[in-house]
Amino acid sequence: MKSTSVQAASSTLGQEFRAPHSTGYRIKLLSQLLYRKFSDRLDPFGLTPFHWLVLCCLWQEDGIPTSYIGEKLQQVGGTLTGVLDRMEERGFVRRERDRQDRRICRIWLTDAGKEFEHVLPQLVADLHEETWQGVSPQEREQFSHVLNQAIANLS
Amino acid sequence: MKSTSVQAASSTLGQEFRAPHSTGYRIKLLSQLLYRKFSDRLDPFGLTPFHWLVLCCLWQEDGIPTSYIGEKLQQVGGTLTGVLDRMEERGFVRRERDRQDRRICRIWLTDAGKEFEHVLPQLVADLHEETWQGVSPQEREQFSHVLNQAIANLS
DNA sequence: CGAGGATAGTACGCATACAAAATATTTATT
DNA sequence: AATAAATATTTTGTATGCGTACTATCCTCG
Repeated sequence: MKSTSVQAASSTLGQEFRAPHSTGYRIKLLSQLLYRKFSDRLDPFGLTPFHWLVLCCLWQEDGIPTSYIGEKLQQVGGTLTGVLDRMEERGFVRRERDRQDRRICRIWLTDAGKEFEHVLPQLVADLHEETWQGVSPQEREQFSHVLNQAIANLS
Repeated sequence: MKSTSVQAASSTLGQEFRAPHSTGYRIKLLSQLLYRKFSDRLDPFGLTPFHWLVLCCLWQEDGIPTSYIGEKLQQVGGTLTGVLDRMEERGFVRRERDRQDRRICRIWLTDAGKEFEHVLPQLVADLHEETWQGVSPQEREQFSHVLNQAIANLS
């Protein structure tokens, strides 16, 4: 009896954890869908979703080191190098070595980078509302809370 | 008065939508954290998180066309080509052109690919529990529901 | 002050991701 | 049946994303 039930369980173990119904897969999918939509809307500006994240950091505080951006966004250093390369090429930011500690690269917004703050927030707010339409404020709050718990569990 | 309040609003517009506090960013972050943890655990098997998704499709139904996998997982064709290339190189799947319609490439599990079904589900279940610890069944259900709503909104 | 360790950033290799173009094959149309 | 339209996959180019190794610089301790 025990053995039968174990065998039956083994053949179907974790069906609810398998793609495309698993929570993990659906989080990845939502992340991808957001990326696609956001990319489309940023494309006319020569920006990517990652650029938006970097700009958010710099609007809050300009001239911060690369490592501080990586810390804030929980992104690996190697990834940031490439992203900042392209942002610099396109004239959105400027790199400057710190005088005191020449290991540090400080990132500064250019005028073009500052200008985006007048345009992008509305665009992001629109996408946000599109994403969460039909979800009540209480549900959004609850969702946000669980999201934080999961992030804390894995960090 | 009106103009003052509009100006004040404009300078802080969408603060709650900005990284690293925005819901969108935190979804991307959770997706990344899951990817990192899952990668670590799959590495000893020579697998990636994407390989797990493909295997789930094939365990459910073997010998399906590439396009069908892409449809199930909502993944772009170009991405699948590379993923299947590497899975084939490592001997987890086999490609075979359909006899009736030679445009179609059917993907078949090898014995090695089938064997993983005895190992991976437990590993995934463990990661799942680690991720959602401290979240009640009701909260998980609610979260899952909102997740589906957002995916539907963007699909 | 000089060797060793720590830190910030970059370089490299591999694996997604996606859009657009190219290729091969089948189906529909005339 | 010849041509056009549609479909399945691959190819190409750009952009993440991560781990490891490397370089430059700073700090520490003897």
